[in-house]
Parts: sequence; C-alpha cells; structure tokens
Amino acid sequence: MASGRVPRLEDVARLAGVHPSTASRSLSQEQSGRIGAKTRERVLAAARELGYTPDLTAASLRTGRTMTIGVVIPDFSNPIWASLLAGLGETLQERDYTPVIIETKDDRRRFDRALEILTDRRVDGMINAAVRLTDKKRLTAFVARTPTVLAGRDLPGLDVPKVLVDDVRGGELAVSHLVQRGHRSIVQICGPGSVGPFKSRAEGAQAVVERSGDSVALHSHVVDQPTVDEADRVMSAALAAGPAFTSVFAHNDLMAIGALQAIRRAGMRCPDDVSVVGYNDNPLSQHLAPSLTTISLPFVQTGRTAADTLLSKLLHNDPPVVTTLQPSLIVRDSTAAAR
Amino acid sequence: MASGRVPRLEDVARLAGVHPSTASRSLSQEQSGRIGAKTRERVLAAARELGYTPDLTAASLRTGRTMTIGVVIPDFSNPIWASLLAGLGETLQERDYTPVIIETKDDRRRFDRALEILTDRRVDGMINAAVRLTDKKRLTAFVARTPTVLAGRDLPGLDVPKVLVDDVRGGELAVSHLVQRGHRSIVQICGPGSVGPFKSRAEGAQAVVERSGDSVALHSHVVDQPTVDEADRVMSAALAAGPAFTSVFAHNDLMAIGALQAIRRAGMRCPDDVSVVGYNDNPLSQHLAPSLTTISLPFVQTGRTAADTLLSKLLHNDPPVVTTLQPSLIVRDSTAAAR
DNA sequence: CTGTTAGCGCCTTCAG
DNA sequence: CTGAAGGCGCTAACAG
Repeated sequence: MASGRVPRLEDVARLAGVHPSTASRSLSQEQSGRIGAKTRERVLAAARELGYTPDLTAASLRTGRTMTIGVVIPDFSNPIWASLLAGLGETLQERDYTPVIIETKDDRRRFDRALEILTDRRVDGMINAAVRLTDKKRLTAFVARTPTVLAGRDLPGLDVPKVLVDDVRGGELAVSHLVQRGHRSIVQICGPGSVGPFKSRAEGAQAVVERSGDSVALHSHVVDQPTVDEADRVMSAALAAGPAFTSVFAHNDLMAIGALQAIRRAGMRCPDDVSVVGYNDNPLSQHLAPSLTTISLPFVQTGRTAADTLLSKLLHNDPPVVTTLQPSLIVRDSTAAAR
Repeated sequence: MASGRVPRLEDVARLAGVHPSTASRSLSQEQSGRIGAKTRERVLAAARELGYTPDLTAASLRTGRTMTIGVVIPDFSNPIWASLLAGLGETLQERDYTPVIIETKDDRRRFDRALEILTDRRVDGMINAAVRLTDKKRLTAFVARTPTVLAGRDLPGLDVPKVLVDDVRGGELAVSHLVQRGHRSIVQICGPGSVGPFKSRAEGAQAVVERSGDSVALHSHVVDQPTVDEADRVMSAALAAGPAFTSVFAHNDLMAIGALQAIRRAGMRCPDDVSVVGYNDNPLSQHLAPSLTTISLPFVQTGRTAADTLLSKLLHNDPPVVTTLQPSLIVRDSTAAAR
C-alpha cells in the first residue's frame, strides 16, 4: 500500500545509466551547463519517472545552506502581518527559499524561543518584524551569526538592514488631520512603549501639538496590550471623566474599534460627537459603520522589500541598507469637523 | 567581529574531554540515562560555554526525521486560521516539532506547489486545512508517503485521520435560529461549493427548511470568493430585486459584513428590517454595530487535536481516527424577530 | 558506561 | 563532459 521507498539520487542515476554525480549535475540549475544535452535529458526523464525530488535537507548539509528563512512576527491573528507574509513569501519562493514563521505574541520568552528554534534549524537568514526596544541584547548574538533584516519595527543601534515605515510621520498625519478639522482637544490611546512604532506615533502626535503652539491639548493614555478591550476601558474612563475632548487618535485600528464601542455605549455618536482616527488600515476597517479614518501602511511592500534586501545580502553580500516607506492618510467617515 | 565558526559537536566533546558520541548522548533526551552523571554534567557545561546547539538539519539526515510538520492553510489573512495555528503550534512545539506553514489562497497551483515544497523538505507529517473537494488525486500520492491529518475540511474517501467540525449542524443552527424567530423567507449567501464546509452549511440550511414543510423559503446565491465585496454585490442585487425576505444567512462573517453594508446602503436597518447570521465568529464580529449573531467554531481546539492526532500517528503509529467537534450558536444583536 | 565505526543523501572538489 | 572519492554534522549500531 505504502508506495515504497522514497527514491534517491542513486536510483535516478542507475535508471539513467550514469554516475550519481552526473545525475546531480543534470538536475541542478547551476551546473547543468557542463552536461551533455542527451545525458541531461535521460536523467530528467528518469527523475520524472521515479517521481524523484532531491532531499533539500540532506543537500543543505553539503552546501551549507538550508534554503530556509526565519520569519518572526508578533501575532498571526493581526491581518497586517498577513500582508507582510504575503509580500515576503512570494519573493522568497521565487528563489526557492522557504519561510519558517514563528509568532512571539510580544512575549519575551517566546521571542527567545523563536531565536533558539531558528538557530537549531540553521536558517540562512531572518526577517524579524517583532523586535521590541528591549530585545537588543539577545538579538545581537543572533545577528552576528545570521544575516538579519528588521521589518516594520526598528531597534536603534543594531547595525543591520532595515525596512521601516515612517511612524513619526504617521502620527503626524493622524493628528494634523484632526487639528485641521478644528479639533483642539484630542485623546491619544497609545500602544506599549516597548514597541518602537507606537513610540514613534506618539512622537509624531506630540510634534504636531507643539507646532500648534499650545492651542491643542493632547491627553495620552498608554495601554499594556493594544486591544479592543483595553481601548474600550480607557475610552470609557475618559468619557466618564467628562468629555472635554472632541476626538481620538488610537494607535491601531483595533483600539479605534474599542473606542468606537465605548463612545456608542456612552450614548454618543461618531463622528457627530467624537471623531476617531485609527492606524494600520486593517482590511475590515473600511467596512465598519462608520467607516474608519486611518493611516495606511505598505505592509505588502515592506515584506517584499525585506525579502529582497535579505536575498541581496545572501546572494551578493550587499552592505546593510535602511529603507523607509511612507504611510498615508485614508479619510473616511469616522472623522468630521469639531463640533 | 563575527563570532567565528558555529561550534560543532566535536568542539563540545573536545572541551569536555569525551568522545563526540558520548557528547551526543549526553545532550539527547532519550539516551542520557545511559551516561554517567558527572560526564553528562561536564558535557552540558561545555556546550553551554561554547553556546553549542545541535544542527537539527544534520541530525535529521541520520535519524530520518526532520522534526518538521507541514501545515497548509487557505489564507493567512483570515483570523480563523490564526486560531488553528495557535492551537497546533503550541502542541507541536512541546514535542520539538516546527511547523512549516504554507498558504494556498484556495488556488490549485499554489496547493500543488505547497505539496511539492513539503515533499522537498521531507516533512515528517502534514496537517492540511486547505483541501478542496477537487484535490483528491494530488493528495492521494502525498498521503501515501507522509502521515497526514485533515483539519476543518473533509475530503470524503481519503482514508486519513481527520479533525472536523460538524458544519451541517452549523448550518442547521443558523437557519433554525432564524426560523424560530419567525423568519419565513431567508437569503443564503453560499461560499464556493468546492470547499466542503460551505457545501455542508448549505445542506444543514436545506435540512431545516425541509423539516419546516415548505413554510420557509430559502433563496441561495453562490459566490466564487467568500469575501465582503462579493456578498455586498449579491445582497445589493437581492435588495434591488425587491426584499421579499426578512433575513440572511451568510456562510462566513466576512460575507455577513458585506450583507450588512449593502443593507445599510439600501437605507434599511439590521436587525429591524433584515436579520443577519454569519459563520465563524471572527474576533471582530462581536464589536460590529450591530454585533453579529454567528456560529462559533472551536478552531483552537481543532488545531490542538489535529496536532495530537498527527503526533500519535508519528510516535505510536496509532490508527486513523476521525474527530468531529461541534459548532455553537452565538446570539447577538444582528438578529431579531421577523417584522 | 563510554569509545569506535559507519553512513544517512547529497554535492563538490579532483582526475581523467 | 563524466566518473571517482570524500565529507558536511550527527547519531545508531556494535564493541568493550
């Protein structure tokens, strides 16, 4: 019943009547130039007949390359990382690299474990989208051994290629949109400060306020987890304390949804009473009621560029480059002029 | 600068003053019983000092096991698969297996490519949550070589362990909920029939209607892609044709969102004018306005059980088992009594 | 309990 | 252009 042994190179060689090394060369992309066309054809035919496909893991022992790339992300359940994976997966697959994807849940132990697993598997490189500002030490050792690209989250002082988004600018876009619509009192719901992009968004927000010369008040709240429920809690408290504000900048769309929920529960309306700006432009955000004004980030391109950058390091040993992509404001129905 | 060579077993052995194979045994879980406590301690110390960690891919050549499990899912961007991945990832990691995750986008070529990649990598097993009813042929060959578990989607006639959800029951739950609330005209938005669970949901819906003895009308529309936009399109058309219906059963939450959107745009209200039931209980569905009545599926448990089932095959060669988990109805605000 | 030996499947020198 | 030989790092048999 079981289809018997998996064929090896030797089986192909025997069937084609050549030496295994000749078979190997015939099947490899690089070396196949040095092989007679007829021999090569015979070998390919034999391989096809047996259903032979080379054992990549065995080959890696000899070549020193596993053709795997570690990919570390915070969370499968956030669709923004799905876009990143789509971008980089496509690019890696074109070069026959397979991503080994691990999620950290922004948990320190899981992050460490991820690096261990990637080390044990001898991945040829890593794309890391889950670094926190507190991870420098443990990353440094890894990075010394394995080519690494940071994607989406920076770790200042780590000298590796990076593909980043200008989150300071993103924070500016969000808050200046509100200011331009006449809002003078803004509540900001910040994600954890250990995550670089959240820190940058807050900086951008602050910069706008400062440029406005004290005419705008920014009330910032930091949550431990950037979730719907946490934002709901913060927003409810803010509303209960007396809504001296007319707008909200949430550091991601999930938190914006939490804010919307709290606003609704308090019997107020968005955007009539309170305007809300999110961040990330999650796929569903445009389908909410009201549809969410938010900051869109080029995640697919981030993934693609991160993969390109890593491959250029791996294949041509190119020097580290930092690419910075730009966010953009998407105006929808959750923001209106201040009342 | 670069931390030099990656240490090998030989380096550890030399530092500990033992033979490499002794070092190997000391580091392995299984064999370490047959080693003197002191020797073992010396080896572990040496390994720690050098930062040694075994090359899993080299070891696999000898052991014949790669300690990798292929995981095939339709789509990273759908959070239900994230839950599946969470469940199975946890379980696999406990046994030192690493998942190699590939998405198919429910595209035939990508599905084939996924199987090729997993074959080349010599994964020890596969958990496949992306089979379509049309995939039997190409799966059969793979399954003969590699232990496989089907998760969430069945392929009748394929004799492998399966962890399924009773989607017929799910369809029944959804539609009988509507019937009990007095709805006698229901629009059903069906996902592609090549995907087993969609077919089953439609069967369940039909069964309820038949049991009602022709007192309920079910108008079914099949879409190519189970997306927000497709459902919006179908729903808009249905509304334009004259809303002789009072309720909608969408085969997943995304399509329910599309339906809600179309209803809103047509100037009608949910649940006042039209009730809507979704399927899957996406994380965001409870935060929509109105919050979505839907069918909840145990995805985390599906993942966990699939991993357990596969491991029991791998480790104890247990015979194929089919586990069927039950869906449950979550009543929220998108459904009300028929007007 | 530990050392010796061999070889997993493949690719890559080196010869011819 | 093809064959011969060696070895990547590790672990499993076999001795002792």
